[in-house]
Amino acid sequence: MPVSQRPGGRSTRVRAAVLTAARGLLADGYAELTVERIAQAAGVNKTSVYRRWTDLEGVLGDLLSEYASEVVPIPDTGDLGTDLEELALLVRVGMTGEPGELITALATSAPRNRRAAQIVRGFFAERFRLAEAVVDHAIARGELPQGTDAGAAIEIIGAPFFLRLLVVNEPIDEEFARRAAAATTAALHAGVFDPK
Amino acid sequence: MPVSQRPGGRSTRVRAAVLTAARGLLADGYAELTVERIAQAAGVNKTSVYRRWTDLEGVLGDLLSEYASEVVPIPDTGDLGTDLEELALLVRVGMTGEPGELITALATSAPRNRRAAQIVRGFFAERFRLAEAVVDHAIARGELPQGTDAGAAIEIIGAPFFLRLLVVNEPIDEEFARRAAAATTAALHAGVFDPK
DNA sequence: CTTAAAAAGCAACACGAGTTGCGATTGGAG
DNA sequence: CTCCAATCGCAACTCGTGTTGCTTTTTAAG
Repeated sequence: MPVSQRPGGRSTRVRAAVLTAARGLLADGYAELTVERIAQAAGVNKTSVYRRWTDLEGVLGDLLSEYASEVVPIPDTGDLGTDLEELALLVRVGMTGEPGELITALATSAPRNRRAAQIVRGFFAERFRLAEAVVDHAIARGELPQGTDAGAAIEIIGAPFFLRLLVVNEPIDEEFARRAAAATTAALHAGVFDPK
Repeated sequence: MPVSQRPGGRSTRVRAAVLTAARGLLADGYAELTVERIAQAAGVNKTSVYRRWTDLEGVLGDLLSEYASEVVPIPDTGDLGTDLEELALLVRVGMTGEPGELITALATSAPRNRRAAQIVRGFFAERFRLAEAVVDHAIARGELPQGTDAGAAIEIIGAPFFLRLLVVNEPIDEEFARRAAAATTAALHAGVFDPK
């Protein structure tokens, strides 16, 4: 993936135009989202899009990787419950609005598109891995036993968001996020994720 | 939806042939699943499928409603933890293999297809509602306080399955199901779903 | 057994996604 | 400034999904 050397070059311009156009179209429902429409909105020929990105999913993947490069702050307040609550609230923000649409678009085309599946899995594998730090910190503080399954815990706290986003179409509000966090905290303290 | 009066009539035969063909194709990856293929496998003209079901999603909806009509036993052992664990194990079976493929297919076309969205939501709204009985029984036994949010609790126990099915592509084994149940039980006993 | 309505088959068509070949533009090296 | 390679635009084409008009078959009532 050769990133263009000159920021003002045509290639760079085309690339930026396509991505911002895609971003814009994604805002008003992605059922409308198609390669041809994006190209048109970007003032670019569809062949250029197909040649550079292969797929609609390729374009979406590039959009997602912009989010991936954003540094997400991992809460570290010194208390597991507080950390998980803040984490859940951050996840909420990251899955509402535009990024939510993007995730939905990619996740729903994942089963039909190998690359889309890789992109989504890779993205969340990384995010989940980072989030495990919250649990690891609690272990380091002695709040949780050594060998606690951080990955499993993070899976439990994250899952409800996907359910609401992809299946049930109900709003993901702060109360919902707090409840997911509280449930996970309770489970961790009850020893559900202790080493066996 | 006029259900044919004669079980051996042609309409009934066509309907059955299409549904079993769809079921068969669904087994070996639903990326291959298309109306034309189903019609061919059923020995039926594709127009018949389009006229009767409108959509591929319509066919899948009919398949799903067969599952919906199956009576699922709601565990009632007298202990919340045990009930939730058995519930989770039942959910596991219901989301692995063929029904899992079916749910995936419908859920991933939901954002692009209004009917698919309704079908999926309706199906799970009903399932979730039934599952709430487990929590309600615990309330009746005095194991949980009056006003405990059964719906929210069921959402938490169910969510991890969707995450694995639709996003992460890891196996949904019994240990996973038991952990989801244990986490929810712990959260319920810790008062996470108590009335505020 | 006759008959009219309903549903299925068949073939042709419309439509949009994605592909390909070729000429035109652009960007950077010499 | 010149030139080569990369990339883009353009237009034509393929291919599969879904639609439509019409004919044939089936079904159930009289």
